[in-house]
Amino acid sequence: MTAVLVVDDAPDLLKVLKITLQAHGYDVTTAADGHTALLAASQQPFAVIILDLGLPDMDGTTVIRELRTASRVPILVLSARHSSDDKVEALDAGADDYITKPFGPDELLARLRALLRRTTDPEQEPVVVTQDFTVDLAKHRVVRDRNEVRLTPTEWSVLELLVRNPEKLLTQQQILSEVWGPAYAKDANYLRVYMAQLRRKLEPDTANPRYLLTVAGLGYRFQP
Amino acid sequence: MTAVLVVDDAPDLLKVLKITLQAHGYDVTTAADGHTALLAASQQPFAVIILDLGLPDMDGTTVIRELRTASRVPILVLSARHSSDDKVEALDAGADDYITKPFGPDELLARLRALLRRTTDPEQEPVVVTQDFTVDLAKHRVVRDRNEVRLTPTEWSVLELLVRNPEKLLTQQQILSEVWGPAYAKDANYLRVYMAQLRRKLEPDTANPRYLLTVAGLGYRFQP
DNA sequence: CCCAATCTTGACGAATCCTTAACGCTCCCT
DNA sequence: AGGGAGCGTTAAGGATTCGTCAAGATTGGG
Repeated sequence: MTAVLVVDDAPDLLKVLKITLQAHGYDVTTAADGHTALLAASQQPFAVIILDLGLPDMDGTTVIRELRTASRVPILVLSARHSSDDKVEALDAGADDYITKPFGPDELLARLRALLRRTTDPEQEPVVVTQDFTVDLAKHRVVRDRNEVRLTPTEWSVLELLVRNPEKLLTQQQILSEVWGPAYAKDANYLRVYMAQLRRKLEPDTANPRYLLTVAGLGYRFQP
Repeated sequence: MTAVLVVDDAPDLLKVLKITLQAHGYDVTTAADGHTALLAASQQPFAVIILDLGLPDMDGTTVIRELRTASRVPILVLSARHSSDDKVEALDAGADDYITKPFGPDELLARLRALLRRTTDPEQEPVVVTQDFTVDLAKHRVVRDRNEVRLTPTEWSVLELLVRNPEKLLTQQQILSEVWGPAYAKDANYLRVYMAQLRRKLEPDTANPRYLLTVAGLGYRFQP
């Protein structure tokens, strides 16, 4: 769950923000002043910090600078002040976005999404691990016994398709049309050749496949 | 110099934006409609795109989506429409920031800086060291055997891209469109020439590359 | 205007990959 | 038992892609 720190000295607004964000699946921590906020931020990493500039104990810009000395966490500023100077000051201090009150919850949520989209690692590509080898989709890499396994482009395409659909049966037609194009959906000989290559490179016992399984008469299946 | 694409159908505003941005050191390209903008974006990589939503030929959201299909370039939206729905739509389509008219140049510039700060690489580990050479991203320098290696601008661009994505496979298309612009994504001959240059300057054994590896049929990879 | 550095382009062997065909195996049906 | 169908394996060509070189085009500075 995405951890968010909300900093605001107005109890009512803080409560509204907390409920709204929680309703949209965020894990919300709150703080009512600058020192509490800095303490919380130092103890736990947040995906984003929503910061109201009108705090009782510290200047908002100072809070931003303090946060920035320790981390690059995205900061979304809320403020009642519309002047250009205030915005420039906050943004140049290290804020990522600046919303002026009053604002609708939809806009806040949309800006939050935009900010998280930009800052969250695009490392969503999963790494599939088995007892004998590892497939890293993002890096296009297969490692076995600490050594990299060299795969040809077509071998990779077939493996990728299987690995992206673990435990799921893929018919020969599906694999062929996905890898070679819809026109090749008949000639299953390609596929047998490449399954053999992959097994030779990945399976500990080629004769008794453990991961790249044949489903007789239908197709193949990857078993993690 | 930072390349910026400004898209606006109002000639006056376009002119003002261009002059303002150029005065602050940006390299400005302009477009007056959606199709021109998409064409420009496909031929040259920009650090950021400033997009007015009120275009004559295309819906603004459509332009954003089209841009997003091809790249993750930061998009800053200008709009006369203040409604929450418009903002949400643009932001969720893939925009990174949304400014409503009228806006001051200071705010635009500050938001631009904030966006670029977030977007440009953090340079957390600007020095990449291998057993044979050192690449200092911040200083634009490569050192080998205590001597500086002279790289041409294009050689540097290619090396930088590879080094910033260690271990990750970069396809020829990715490298070509990053370094030469999206329009050159087909002619892989450039790349082969430059990989050869880099290997000659960096690899201890040019015939058996240890750092700049070829992944046949797909692309290249930097192995630290 | 010329020079030097850089980029582009084409060509060529070399390396790699894809396709194809052949053959052995198992399973199942006749 | 025989034979056919589907799958696994292997190896050899032919096609594609890669590395390399060098010459022409382009750019930028003096």
